Parts: sequence; structure tokens; C-alpha cells
Amino acid sequence: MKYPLLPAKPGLEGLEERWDKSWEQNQIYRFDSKHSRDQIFSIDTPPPTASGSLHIGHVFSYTHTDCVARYKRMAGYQVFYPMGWDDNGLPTERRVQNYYGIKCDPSLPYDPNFVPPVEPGKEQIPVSRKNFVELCLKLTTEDERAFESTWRYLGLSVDWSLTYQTIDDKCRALSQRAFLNNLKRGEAYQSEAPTLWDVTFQTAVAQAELEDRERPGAYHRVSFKKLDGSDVFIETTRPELIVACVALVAHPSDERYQPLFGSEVISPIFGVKVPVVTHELADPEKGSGIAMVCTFGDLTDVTWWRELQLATRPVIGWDGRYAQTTPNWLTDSTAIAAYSRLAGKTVHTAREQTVELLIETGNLHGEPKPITHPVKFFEKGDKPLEIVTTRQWYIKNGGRDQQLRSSLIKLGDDVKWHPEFMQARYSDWVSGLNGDWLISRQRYFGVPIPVWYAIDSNGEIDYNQVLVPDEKSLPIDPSLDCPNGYSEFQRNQPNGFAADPDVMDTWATSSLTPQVVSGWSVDDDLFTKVFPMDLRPQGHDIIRTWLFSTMVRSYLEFGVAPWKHAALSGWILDPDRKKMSKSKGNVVTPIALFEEHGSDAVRYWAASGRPGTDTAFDVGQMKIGRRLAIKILNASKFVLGLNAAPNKSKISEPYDKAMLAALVEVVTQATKAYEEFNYTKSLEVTEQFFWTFTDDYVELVKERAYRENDLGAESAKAALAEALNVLLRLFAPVMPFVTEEVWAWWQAGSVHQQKWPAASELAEVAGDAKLYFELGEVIADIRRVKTDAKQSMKARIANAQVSGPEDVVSRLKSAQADLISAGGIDNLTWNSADSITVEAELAT
RNA sequence: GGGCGAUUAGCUCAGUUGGUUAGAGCGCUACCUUGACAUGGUAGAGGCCAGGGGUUCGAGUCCCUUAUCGCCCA
Repeated sequence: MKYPLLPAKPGLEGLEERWDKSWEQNQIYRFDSKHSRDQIFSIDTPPPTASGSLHIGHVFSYTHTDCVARYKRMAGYQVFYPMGWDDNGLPTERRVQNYYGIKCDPSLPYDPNFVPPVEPGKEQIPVSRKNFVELCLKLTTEDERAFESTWRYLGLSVDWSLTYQTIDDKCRALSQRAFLNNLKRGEAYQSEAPTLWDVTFQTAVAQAELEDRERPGAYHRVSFKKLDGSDVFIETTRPELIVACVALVAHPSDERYQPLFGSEVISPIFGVKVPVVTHELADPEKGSGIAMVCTFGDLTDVTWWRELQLATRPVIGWDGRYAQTTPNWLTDSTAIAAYSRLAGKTVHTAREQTVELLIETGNLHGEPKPITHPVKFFEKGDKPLEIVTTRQWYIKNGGRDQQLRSSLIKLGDDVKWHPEFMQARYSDWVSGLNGDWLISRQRYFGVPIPVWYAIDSNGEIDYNQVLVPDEKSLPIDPSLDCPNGYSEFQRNQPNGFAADPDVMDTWATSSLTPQVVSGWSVDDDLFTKVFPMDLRPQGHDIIRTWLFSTMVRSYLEFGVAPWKHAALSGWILDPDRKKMSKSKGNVVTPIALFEEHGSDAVRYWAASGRPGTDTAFDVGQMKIGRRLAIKILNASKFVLGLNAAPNKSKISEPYDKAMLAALVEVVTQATKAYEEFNYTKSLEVTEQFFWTFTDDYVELVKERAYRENDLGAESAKAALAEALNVLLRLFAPVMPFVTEEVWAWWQAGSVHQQKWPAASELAEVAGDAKLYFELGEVIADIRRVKTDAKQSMKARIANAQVSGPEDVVSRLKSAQADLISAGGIDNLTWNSADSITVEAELAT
């Protein structure tokens, strides 16, 4: 057998572009739905956020999934492996604002001729919502093109014909349909309630998007007046909310305040009478033990307000500023004058003003005591959240329904978690929920909430009269489309209709990725074949958001878990064990790494990070991967340069059979590892064998293989070719480019469409693996003698004596010709001993 | 404060249901250019398995505890 395609000097350069093109042309990874459910393996790929850049952490986790996908494909499954882009939502808005120097003003009319400036100016140009959305789409399309080429360079075996965007028509329609189903079943509802609110983005924020940050604050000791004129002291970090105070609260068992319970006190500066109430949550240890309840300083205030049915006195508006009009609970002239110093101010300024007022009125006692305390932030925001009362849409998630909560926790048992301990993160999160899922966002680029409201004859919007669209008309934009039975001129008119102005939370759409890719409600045949999906790979940091919300939507719609397996990948840490992030400036761009080390080498590094384990960014590991890739090229070139071809009937030598027996064991272990999604283990056992194969086996059989017209040579060549054939397939999931390159030198088709090696393939020629390891040990001992004597490996050994147990010696004798030639031994003798020992003396 | 995870060679990590003398690669040191490979190869040195206590014939592995680090939650 001659191999005309075998290169004289093999190399890794250019493999990525060449094979990506070939795979695309030959549609190697195209999903074919003409298979039954049990032959299909479906993957619910995480859609990366389009408005950013792919970083090394993405490369890490997506490689893991790709290794599993490639294994499953070779193991005989039709792999359903789509890619999506998460392009709706706030990150895109921000990127578009900064990139073009524009901002969205929904009150403006659409300008079809608007062209954004080449360079963003100092002042952001206001544009209509439609113009804004158009620019979002334009920029995300460009970003997504770049993402796809990065993924192709990395060698992800996705079927690119299945790509989706969370903002595309299909996703918007599906997201709206799912919402309308939730609405129909009573799982989606609107409610006017205190809501965590980001004043910068002017949008509501869900529990899952919260972040506690340590911030400096100060306890201000402030006096309220009892009705008898004496003082009662509270300590507060938010004196600016005195104007919004509705009660004082203390623990029911607190002796100090017993006489006050049920009475009223008068607030400083504003002279408002507020009741003194009791509640278990009031902490006697904290401050003076009695606290001010306001509308709303924090979530505890909301609890007190709700459970004790206190008054509502809102002062902070959606823009984070104090209301211009004087609140109606302030009546006397000093209070009104005092409020004029707060009206229109930010929270920060109002606090300064209130402190001044407290000093002027003699109600601040002592210096404020500085403290550091956790303050709630929107994870993407940089101002503390306020709590404002707004009308919002919610989806039930068990946060207020013990039965649903228990069902969702139990649903976690229907998913197999990798690693297992990740299930605890899920259960803990669900157990700790304290409200339903707030899905409406007061933003522009996203999936619109697909409803309108009737307007009564007085021109007031009636939020109880929700107008919904026909399913067939989805996706709709209620600000552009009309509800059934109305016409456009009735928009915002008495007896007409008004659009819901909000969009849905990004997670409200991305929680539906299994439905999106499976063709739910669009392609029933596909849906039954790929849903529930086999695998959800994702980062463990978004268990509370993406994983949980996906469970919720699937449970509400179908009553089942959306996947059989969830594989949680770890994070990439920089060499100082810090999480890599843009703000630290320690992010590495993937393309530069691919070009420097080769994609296979980068994948090798990624695959050496165990499932669920945080892994250090390590260029050294990529260098090892590169060395392995080069070794694969060279070892293959050696085997094929012998014109070797697989032929089991020619394999006669015991040592050749021993090597194949050892390989059978590797196949068994590598397969078992992949069945547990443990690509790292599989790579490790394969790699370890491969190095013994090249260092020991190849060296030992080399001379025999070079002989001509010799049965021993035929045996060696056939065994080498059989082994190469198996090894290339074992390496293929981790190192798709170099294995494909070598495969093409001597085989037809793509290695990625071959069968995963089975132990049974080699069973008939597998001998006794023990000989493989024992002979390796002996040759290593021979080499050591030469190294110790600082001699070349070519140096002759005059006399060698190999000792060992009888059975070992008899095995080794069956390969003594190989040992003599590889070791350069002139005179070899055997001896009996308890363990293998080698004595050798160099020829002079 | 609660939960989860980690701690093994200078570095990055394996170490299976407890079972001989704890492994690999990188780095380091020495040597070798041999008909696949210098983008190599051969070998060597290097470890109180975080500390303490316990269970056991036997513990890196199981239990308790302390410390340090990371993450999630309050």
C-alpha cells in the first residue's frame, strides 16, 4: 500500500482553515432528522451574548461540549448541535449606544434616512425606537459573523444551518407564544407592587439579577418626639427617607419600647405622626433596637409595609429623584418649606439636605458613625437599587407558591448533574426564592410583551382589560401593530387601546432555548425527536438564572425537565487564581492563541480542565498540546511511510498482539469516561498510551518493521496501522484538525464520521497486555544504562542479563529479537528472579 | 452568618469501591543530532498528600476539627 498524499514534512499550519472549509462543503456536521429519538443526541447550546467578545472562558467551555458532541457523533448518534446568539437585551443596547453615540427616545418618530455618525460624538444623538432597534440588529449581525468565524476556527462541530438569534422573528414569536400560554393558564400576571429599580437604566430588576456590594454608609442617630415631648432615638443609614417614614418598629419582646407600642410618635423636620409597631424581624441588637419603616428603604421595609399594612409614602421617582410636587402628607408650612429643599434632588443630595435639616432642627445626635454594609445593586448597574411601586409582569416560579417550589426542586432529580454537587446550587436557589419572576423591563431592544390594554371612555388605561393577539400573527410589536377589532387611529384614544410599552427580560427568551431549537409549536416532528434534550452545557454561575428559568418554562409548559443531563463547566482563572474579566484587563483574545499554538493545542488545554472545575489559564498546557499534535503527525508519518496497512490476519508476533491488547484496555477506559462526559479522563488515558506507543513500541519494532519480505515485518506494520487507525479516532474529539489531516493521508472520508473505536474491533488479535508493559520496562532500563554512561542510544550493549519471574521471562523471550535490535545488545541472557531487573554492560 | 467546592513536587494537575515504594506534564539538571519527530529524544533530582485528632490490620482516600483560598446565598 502506497500513500501518495503523505507529505515529506508534515506541519500544523493552515489546518484550521482548510478543514473547516472541507467540513462545511461536505456537510459533515449536518443534522439529519430522519432518525428515531433513541438515535439522536440533542444539545441545548448556550447562546453567547452577542454584544461583547468571545473570550478564553468561552473557548474553554464550548470545547468541552464539542468534545462530547464529537464523541456522541462517532458513537453512532445523530448529533443535534445548534448555535445561537443571545442578542436581545441590555448589553446590546449599551454596546450600540457607545458604538454609534446614540440613545433611544421612544417619543421620536422613525427617521428612515438616519445614518449614525462615523465616530460617536460627545453628546448621544436621540433616535426613535425603530431606528435604535435597526442599529442594534445591524451591529449584532456584524458581531455574530465574527463569533461564527471564531467558533469555526476553534473547530466546533455545530450545524450552522440551525443557528438562531434570540431577537429573530422565530424567537420573538416563540417567546411571545410561550408568554401568552403562561397568561392563559394564569402563570403570568401583572401586579402593582414595590419593585427593585435601577435608576440609571430606569428598569425593574429581578431577584436573579441582584448583587450585594459592600458600600460605605453611616448610622445617623435621629430623634423622634413622643407625644409627651420626650425623645425616642433611631439609628438609620438612610436619613433622607425620614420624609417617607410610615412607622417605627421594634421587636415585640423588647422591654425598652414596650410602653410605646400602639402609640404614635412625631417625625423630625416634617412633623408627621407615625405609629410604633412590633415585628419579629426588628433586631434589638441593631442600633437602638427601634427602626424607621419607610416607603421603601430596603426589602425589609417592604415586608413590614405588607405584613403590618402600613401607609404608603413614595417620594423617589423612576429617575431616582425626589418628586417635584410636595407630598400630600406634609401639611404644615415648615414641613413644606423643608421638602422644597429635597424636591427634584437625587437621593445623594437629598441625604445631604436632610442631614443639614436635622442639624438645624437639633434632631441629629452625635457624629454619624461610618460603617460598611452590603447594598443591593443590579449586577450591570453602578448605582444602588431603589424600591419603587410600579405595575410589572411576573411569571410564577415557586417564589410565592410552596407547592410549585417543591415540584421544581423535585424536578432537579430528573436531571443528571455533572458534577453532581451542582444540584445543590439549584435546590438552594429555588428554596431561597422570595418572589415570583419579574419579567417586564422598561427597555427598547428586546421581545415586546405582546399585549395591549383597553382605554375607557375617560381616557384611562384599564390594565384589567388585557387585549391579546392571535397566535398566527406572532411576532407582534404592540407599539406598531393593532389589537383585533381596533384600528390604528384608536391608539391612545378614549375607548381605544394602548400598547404595553415594555419588553421582556432577556432570560424570558433565553429560558426557552430548548423550545426554540427543538421547533416547539413550529415543527412537531423535530420537536418529538429532540425534546426533552439530552444535554444542557453551561457555566455554574448562571444556574440561578438560565438553568433555573429554563426549568420553570419547561415545567409550566410540559411538566417535564427540559434535558436529561446538565453539565456545568468551571471558570478560567488567570495565573493569580483570579477570575478573568475585562475590567481586570487580564483577558486574552482567542484568535491570537489559535494562531500561535494551533486550535488543537488550545482545545487540548481546554479538555484538560475537568468538568465543573475552575482551571488556570495556562499557555504551558497549550504548548504540550501542540507537541502532542506534532507527535501525532510524525508518528503517523512513520507508520504510513512504511506503507503499513491494517490487516489483522498478518499480526502474528506476541509483542504486536500485546500492544493491541493494551490499546483495547485504553479504548474501554476512554469510552467509559466519555459516557460520563469526562473528556479529560478519556484524553488522559489515550495520551498516556500514545506516548508509550511512540517511545517504546515504535522503537522496539522499528528494525523489524524495516525488514523486507518478512512475516515479522508484516506483523509489525499491520499492528502499527491498526493502532494508528484506533488512536486517531480516540484523539479525534479533542484534536479534530490534526486527526483529520492524518486521516486524509490514507483513508477515505472524514475521521469525524467514523465509528468510535470498540474493544471488539481488536479482540481477535489482542494478546497479553502484560508483555507490552514489561518489555517497555526492560527497554527503559537498557536506555538508563546508556544515559547514565552518557552514551548515545546507538551505543552497543556487550552483555545484558534480564531477570524476572518465570512467567514474565517466558513472555519477554517471545519478543527477544525486538529487544536485541532496539537495545543494540550483543549478548542477551535470562535469569530467574522475584522481580524484573536488568543488568547491562556497555561494549567498549 | 449559612451552603458548596478546593488545599498532593517550584508550577499546572491525576490519584477509581481505603490495599505494595503516591503518579504525569511543565520547569530544572545531565546527556544524546539514531533511516517519524530538535516544533525532538533519553534519563535524573524533586513530596510530613494544608495542620491536628479519630475509625481501621492498613488512610492522600472515610469521620471530626482548625486554617487558608474561591464561589453562591443571607
